[in-house]
Amino acid sequence: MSQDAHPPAPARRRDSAATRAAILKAARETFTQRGYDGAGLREIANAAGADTRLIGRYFGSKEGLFAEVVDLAYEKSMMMTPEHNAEAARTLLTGEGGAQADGLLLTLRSASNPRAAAIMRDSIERNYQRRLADALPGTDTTGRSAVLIAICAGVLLNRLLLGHTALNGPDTERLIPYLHAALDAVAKVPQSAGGEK
Amino acid sequence: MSQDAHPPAPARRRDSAATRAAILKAARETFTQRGYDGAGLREIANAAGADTRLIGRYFGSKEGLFAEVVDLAYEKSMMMTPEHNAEAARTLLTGEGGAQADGLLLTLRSASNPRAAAIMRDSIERNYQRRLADALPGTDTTGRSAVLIAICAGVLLNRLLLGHTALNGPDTERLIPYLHAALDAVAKVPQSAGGEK
DNA sequence: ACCGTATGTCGACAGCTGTGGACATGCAAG
DNA sequence: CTTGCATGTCCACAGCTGTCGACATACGGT
Repeated sequence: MSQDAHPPAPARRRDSAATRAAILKAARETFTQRGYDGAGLREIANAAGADTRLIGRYFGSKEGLFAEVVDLAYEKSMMMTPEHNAEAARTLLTGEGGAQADGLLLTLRSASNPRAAAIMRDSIERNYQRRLADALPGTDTTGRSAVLIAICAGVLLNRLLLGHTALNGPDTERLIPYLHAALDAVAKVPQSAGGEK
Repeated sequence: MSQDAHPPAPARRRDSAATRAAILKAARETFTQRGYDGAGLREIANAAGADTRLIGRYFGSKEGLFAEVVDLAYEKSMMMTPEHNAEAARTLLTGEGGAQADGLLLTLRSASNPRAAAIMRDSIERNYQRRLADALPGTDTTGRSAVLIAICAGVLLNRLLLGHTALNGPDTERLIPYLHAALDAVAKVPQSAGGEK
């Protein structure tokens, strides 16, 4: 790492930390938009105003860069606890996919690559899912949080990636109660242990 | 293996219909396994025992071949009506992803490509979703079927593509009731119109 | 038996990919 | 100033991709 002196910090024209951050930001945007395979290192470097070779220098490889991006993208993600499910359902069906959905969007577009999938699985289980499981009531919060994440990912996939017509019309709001109920069915503690009619 | 014409049937060594079918089968398997971008035409042709150039001859382009594969893959897909949701939840969480899930699997691995996504959206809305919407009770079956498809796609994504640990253990069966309830929440007609208890 | 044509085969093209080596440059320390 | 190293830049490599033109062959109708 760079040994930036604590007191002075004289705005150097050659700032490795700044270029590293610029690359990371550009990589996050490009990966989220094009997916792991679809994003080229030259495209990322160009968007960051940096040289392609610097990516290899600072992040080792494309996978290394991707891993850092994934961890970053899942820092702030939507919660699907009973008290947040109304908002989550609305965001999933009508939201533009801001920072709360960036992680899932990145995952959807990169899931086809096995290496990228392994990286994302690790990050999700280590960060996002753990956070969600801790906020969930009841038992088996780990498994239920996985199902909740899956549902959200599926909705985003159909709406934003596939552009499903039924999920992109101006009256998509009418589906919010259904999705809300589906999320609650997993997030809330079961009312009756066995089953229902 | 060669299809005979009605009267004579001279087992021709050069059978365009047979090679076309072989290419289509190999393409379906390869696309389902590697996704649209990940599957190469040379790989498909090699798996079919045919020459790469024949793909261009019979299907025009990679997109043309993919379109036929997608229509084929969505011919037989799982249903998520109230009476089938128990089986659907079990298949989604523990099944190996047979013919019932081939379409969704193909979609998940190819969704990152915008052109492929458009082809799949068209096929889904025209075949799968229409069939599911017709089988659903209640109102707004189109929108609800879209949500159901999204949920299933999300579960398959997390379990098979990402290899989510919580969805791949030997005791994944314990999550079936939760997923079943989530599917029912969308597939069944709402018990109370406005709200819930 | 012959020939037209459908069928299959070979090679080539331009374009892209991730990665690496070799070189130029600016900044800071002595 | 000079010197050393971190930082940035350029070019090249091998490998892959989808598409296409030109050629060889075998089959079906005559």
